[in-house]
Amino acid sequence: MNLPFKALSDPTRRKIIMLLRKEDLTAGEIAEHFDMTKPSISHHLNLLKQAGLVNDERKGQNIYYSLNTTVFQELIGWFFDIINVKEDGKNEENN
Amino acid sequence: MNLPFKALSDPTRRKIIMLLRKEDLTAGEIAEHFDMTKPSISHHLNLLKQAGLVNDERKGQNIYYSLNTTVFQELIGWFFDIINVKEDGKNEENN
DNA sequence: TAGATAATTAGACAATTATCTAAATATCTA
DNA sequence: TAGATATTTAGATAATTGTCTAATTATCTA
Repeated sequence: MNLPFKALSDPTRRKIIMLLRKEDLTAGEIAEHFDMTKPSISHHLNLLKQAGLVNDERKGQNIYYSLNTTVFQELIGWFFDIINVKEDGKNEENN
Repeated sequence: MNLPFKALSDPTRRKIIMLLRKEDLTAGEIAEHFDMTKPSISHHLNLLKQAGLVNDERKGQNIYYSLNTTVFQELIGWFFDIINVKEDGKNEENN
């Protein structure tokens, strides 16, 4: 759970996640929303991917990014564990 | 929401949160669980406090730390926003 | 009030991170 | 195959962060 938390600690990366809520986007489309170079955005996308928060898929010249909700659900489980609200069939795991 | 995410990005601070899940603890009791100096733990506790994740209360010579679940619930809301919008399936025509 | 205990604050330093420019890779199309 | 477009990779640098030691603050008690 370290990489997801690290990935979420940056405002740019959280904004990228918000952009991907509604629709999958290419790296270029994502970069258009920021006052930052494309290599910087690419770096953030890579960290999000390593954390398992997004998937990428090449389609011709474009690489489409999409949310991978699996890790988000694990994170929600972590938070529920903190506030002692029990989820159905979820095991406890730290860290 | 920036400070809470920043605070949660460090493993030591997440472990502190886990310790406080079961009972309130003094700064010294928390420090005993780590191979790290007390000033370092104090620093982490300060960041957790600034993020609103913990409260502190002095009782004599001790300062007791406890979880403040309010911000945790806000964080859960943030995650649900992501999952819900995503799974309302606006863009199932992927690829 | 002096000494002991609990905890924080201050300041320094090394490691990590975010950002940039330049170069490289992958793909499409004429 | 050449040139254009989309994106990543490499390398450098400045800012941020985590940790330490030393000093300070707050409290208790004899």
